[in-house]
Amino acid sequence: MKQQHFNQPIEECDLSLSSLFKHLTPEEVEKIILEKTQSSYKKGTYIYHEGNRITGCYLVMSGILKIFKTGIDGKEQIIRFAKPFDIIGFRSVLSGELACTTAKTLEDSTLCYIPQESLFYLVKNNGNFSLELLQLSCRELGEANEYITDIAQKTVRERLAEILIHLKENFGLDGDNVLQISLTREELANIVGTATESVIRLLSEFKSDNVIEINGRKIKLLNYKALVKIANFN
Amino acid sequence: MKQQHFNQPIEECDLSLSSLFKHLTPEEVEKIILEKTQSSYKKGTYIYHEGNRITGCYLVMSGILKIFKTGIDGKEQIIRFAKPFDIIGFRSVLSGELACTTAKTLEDSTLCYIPQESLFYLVKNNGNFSLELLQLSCRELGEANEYITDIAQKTVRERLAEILIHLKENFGLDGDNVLQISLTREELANIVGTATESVIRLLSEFKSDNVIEINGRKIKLLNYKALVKIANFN
DNA sequence: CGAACCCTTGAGATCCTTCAATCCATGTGG
DNA sequence: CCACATGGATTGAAGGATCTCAAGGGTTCG
Repeated sequence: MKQQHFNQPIEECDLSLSSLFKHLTPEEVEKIILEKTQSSYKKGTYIYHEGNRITGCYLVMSGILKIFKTGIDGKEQIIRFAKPFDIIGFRSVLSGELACTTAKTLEDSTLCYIPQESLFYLVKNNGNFSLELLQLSCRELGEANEYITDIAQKTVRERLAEILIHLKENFGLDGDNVLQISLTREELANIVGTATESVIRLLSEFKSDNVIEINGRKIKLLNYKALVKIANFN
Repeated sequence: MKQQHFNQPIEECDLSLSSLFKHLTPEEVEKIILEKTQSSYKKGTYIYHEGNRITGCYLVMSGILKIFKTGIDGKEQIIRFAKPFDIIGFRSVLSGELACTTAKTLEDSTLCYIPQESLFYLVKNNGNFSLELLQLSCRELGEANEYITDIAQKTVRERLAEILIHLKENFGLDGDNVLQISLTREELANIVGTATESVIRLLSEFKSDNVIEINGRKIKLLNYKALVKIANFN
């Protein structure tokens, strides 16, 4: 399992680290470097809000963000997370729609703002770039379809186990098998699509069954096989 | 409300009717016309299967298809429908992944097969086309996010009302306010993400409340306002 | 040392599913 | 033409998963 370190501040926004931007020509890189703006944000900062028009997208250089929609009674539904070298906000920019989600930092983060003009320029002039971006959005669409099916058909218990697996795959474990992302119970509930209390009860069950160990927000995976079994992949 | 007629067979595959293909240059149109293949399919035909590799995408010329994933115990989760001038299968082609859904005709349909080479050619060489396609997939992504939030947070009752509204918006009503798409109770359940019996019970409730009228698979909308209220848009 | 925030637990309510039985329309083979 | 099979629609009853509400405990931080 490869270790992942997200929190080192990155001095210069190195576009070649992003699988999306690494196909740019040197001239394009030059152009984008001039047009982008890199900024740091404290944990808990909103980057953009659902319903607002956004004027560009962001490349995550360090930190983690949650991307969510606000549903009934203000309850958040977390759609996905963004980690270094993920790009956020491009959906709304490209579709020309208002932001359909809100983005908020879960840790201190550094983002590289890319104005929409730059993005459109690349899409129109670099076939490889637009293909890459198209592939990215198509993959995200595939994941969204998966998510829909899971939420519609699986029990809360199964979904919670599945989310823990996803979190492991996306953010990794530290040397002690502890998930490298720290979420509140409420946030876990807002991914799974359930009540906070249900998450708490299910986590305790997993704990009694020796599948996980809990220490505050640290979740240690004790029995990955069991977790996979609970998740009931078909 | 504009009337929609889907069932007229179309003699020649006219690409200009599709918002996606209308931006092609005359040379590109010529090229695609040569490379595409138009075919008709009986109701109930599978166009492609989840898990298979597909070699091109399809432009719907006439008919309606359901696009679904197969979840737990083979239960279908309908992700969306496709109607004339919708394009299906492009997600898997572009992302290079296996099909993540199955496509099946709900009526006799005519489809225009466009091989992946043609699609890639257009994406790489026509910036407007790739932008248009990018916008399409971004819009679909937005809809998927919406769907996720709804399924995660709304009750079955609310979702069923919402689906009826969606069906009205996408397929229209006939002169007698009857939904222009005919679905089994099970299919309705597979959109909403619930049990068939629940759909039946809720439809009868809507009927007792004079919100709809039911005649077999014909669903007549009697009180649209009430339906919107039940759907509980926030 | 409050205040704010998060976590936990219990109890009751409720929504929804599951299972089982029946009905009905349609189609098919004898 | 009848008997039967098939697939969908319907209804009832029972059980279970999950939510809501309420209360209490712990931690952090100004």
